[in-house]
Amino acid sequence: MKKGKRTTIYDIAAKLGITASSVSRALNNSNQVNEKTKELIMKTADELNYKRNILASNLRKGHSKTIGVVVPRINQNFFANVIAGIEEATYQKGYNLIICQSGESHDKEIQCVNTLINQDVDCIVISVSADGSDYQHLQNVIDHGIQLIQFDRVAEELETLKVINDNEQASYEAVSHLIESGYKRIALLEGPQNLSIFKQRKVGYLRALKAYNIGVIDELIVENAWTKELGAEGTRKLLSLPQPPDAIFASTSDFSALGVLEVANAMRIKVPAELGVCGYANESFSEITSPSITTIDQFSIYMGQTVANLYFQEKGNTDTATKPKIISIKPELIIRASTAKNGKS
Amino acid sequence: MKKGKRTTIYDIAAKLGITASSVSRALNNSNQVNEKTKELIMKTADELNYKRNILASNLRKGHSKTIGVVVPRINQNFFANVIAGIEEATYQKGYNLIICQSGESHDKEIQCVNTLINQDVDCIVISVSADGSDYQHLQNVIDHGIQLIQFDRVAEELETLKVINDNEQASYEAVSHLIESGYKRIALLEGPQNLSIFKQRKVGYLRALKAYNIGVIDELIVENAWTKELGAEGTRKLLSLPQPPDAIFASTSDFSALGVLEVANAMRIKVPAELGVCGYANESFSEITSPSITTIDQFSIYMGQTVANLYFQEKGNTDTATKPKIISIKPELIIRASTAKNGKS
DNA sequence: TTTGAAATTGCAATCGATTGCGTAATTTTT
DNA sequence: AAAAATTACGCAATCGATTGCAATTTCAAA
Repeated sequence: MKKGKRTTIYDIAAKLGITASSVSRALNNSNQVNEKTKELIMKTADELNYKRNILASNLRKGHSKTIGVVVPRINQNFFANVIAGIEEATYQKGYNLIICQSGESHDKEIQCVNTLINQDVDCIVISVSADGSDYQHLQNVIDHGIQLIQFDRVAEELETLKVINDNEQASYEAVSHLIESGYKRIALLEGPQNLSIFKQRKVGYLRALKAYNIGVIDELIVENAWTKELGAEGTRKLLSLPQPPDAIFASTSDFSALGVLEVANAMRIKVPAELGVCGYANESFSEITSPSITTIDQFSIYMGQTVANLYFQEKGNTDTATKPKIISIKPELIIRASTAKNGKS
Repeated sequence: MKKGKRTTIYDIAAKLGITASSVSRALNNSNQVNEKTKELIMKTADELNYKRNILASNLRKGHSKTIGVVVPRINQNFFANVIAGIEEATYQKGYNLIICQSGESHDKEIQCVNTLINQDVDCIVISVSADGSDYQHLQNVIDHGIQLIQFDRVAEELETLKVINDNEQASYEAVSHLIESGYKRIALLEGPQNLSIFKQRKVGYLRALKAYNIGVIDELIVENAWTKELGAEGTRKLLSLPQPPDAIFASTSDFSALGVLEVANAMRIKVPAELGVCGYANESFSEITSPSITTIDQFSIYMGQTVANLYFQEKGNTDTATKPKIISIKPELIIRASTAKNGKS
């Protein structure tokens, strides 16, 4: 077999003087075929370098053993980790992954989802992009009878399986930690509020302030500061205030926290003595900055595995109640140097 | 359409009292069908929320419009970037990506490749794992008439399309830079020599020493130091030598260089004054360590795009000569603080 | 009005594997 | 050894879309 057509079950059947049915059954290890014949078939299949045509198989079977994944960016630590986790768990079960990136564009996200529907994937796993709050395309997935699992950035109003982080609680703990470390005027760098994860983090921030009887100061809350650059910009404004904050919670990401660090450094403001900094996501770099950044670990790989397992688990379920299951993973506060106001950590 | 079957071209045909042939043609925008009918078909297709079944289509057409990618780890910056680049370029052309990770295991790599062959992918893009030097599985890909493109970590003996970095030259320039910066005893942390990329980097190192008339000192060359931990371990040994090096080229990765930095720090050896450090790969963290790390940028996203474009370009080619094309991308030395011996950068 | 070419549409086979149903072959049971 | 029960295998339809070829319709030129 060089350039020629690939071998099919018919080729094997012809060579052995039997039917394709038997070959198919043998290849699927059906017990409806004689052991001897089965062995013979296996052997010739091997000789002919036969490889099953999955397209045909899936078409007939009505499923694709393929899971589609849509994320804003593949090359972002958190998402890459989640995908790695999903891949690991699904590969063992013989499933394949089709990966798409929306690039934070709602339009491309819609395109991706439609492509995946076309591909006849058995399940679509998605973390929605930041712009857009119309989720017709996701409803469409459900209407097509395709399992939909949202993770991290989810459209809350949609009743689907979800795997999320307890953002509010994590945020609450982070801010509590800042307060208990002795910081008094704590600023918040927040992300786009149409994403629930950012909304929840803000709620956690507010809840912590309340719990410690600290008033909310509007000018310490900076909107839309979710990249390193925007974080830096927000920090410059904050630190130029008549009464600047003595801590900044970059609730959007460690990148944003990195921006904070750079600005503080440029302004010769000492972290953590004069300014406490807390990030989010435990990016690999956060432990090697100086000072290292206190942050929140989201167990991203585990999250991916959880998504995969959730799918397999629900797959077995006979449509009993179709209760939208939500799995919440508790993130962990990682305390490092950037919040050690009094030298203690 | 709720739980029911998905709509097919037959449903559309039935509703319109025509044949599936016409529907198919209309959907493929063939000029063999009347404009009016075409419009009508399009409209009803839309109304019925029709989505083409790609499996059936591909089965018939004999290709899958799918590209398989095998990398050691998805969640490693370099690979995530390459994949992002491939995705970007292929998505536009309506191709899908199936991603697998070998986890640096030769066995799993073989499995992955076979799965992809089964999946009937049109092309397999691979960066081989570190262990194993048997490439029968790759030959198998070729024998199945599937386009094979290797990138970065390639099996040189296999005549396939390749997209690589000019590792030797980059390495040569890095070491030259160290020498010109005033460092005299330059150590090398090298990676598994069965991977050509690491071999080439070593050659570049040796060539630079020779060019500047510096003798090779065997004890300054540390084998298999390609993780942060192994890099640190190697560094400890190097720095405990009677005559320790005054610079270390961590040719394997920035992670390894990070290990160097940490050990130097722990031993209170000043970088870059007493020890120059150069990494490889321009990981995002390399610019925010202190000091920031001189490293080599591999243009990973661009590399991915190049792989994709190479595929599309070759696809058109009628089997003229089947010359194995090799595209070499020139990496760029990024000079930062960790090699500024005399304060100059 | 007739004729011929061009434009549309239908028919039926095909891509490769799977599977329900029926029949033939084999084994087991009396 | 005959009847009953398995077991093994073949037949043919099916999954949904595509496409070469044939048939029909349309339209303009003669």
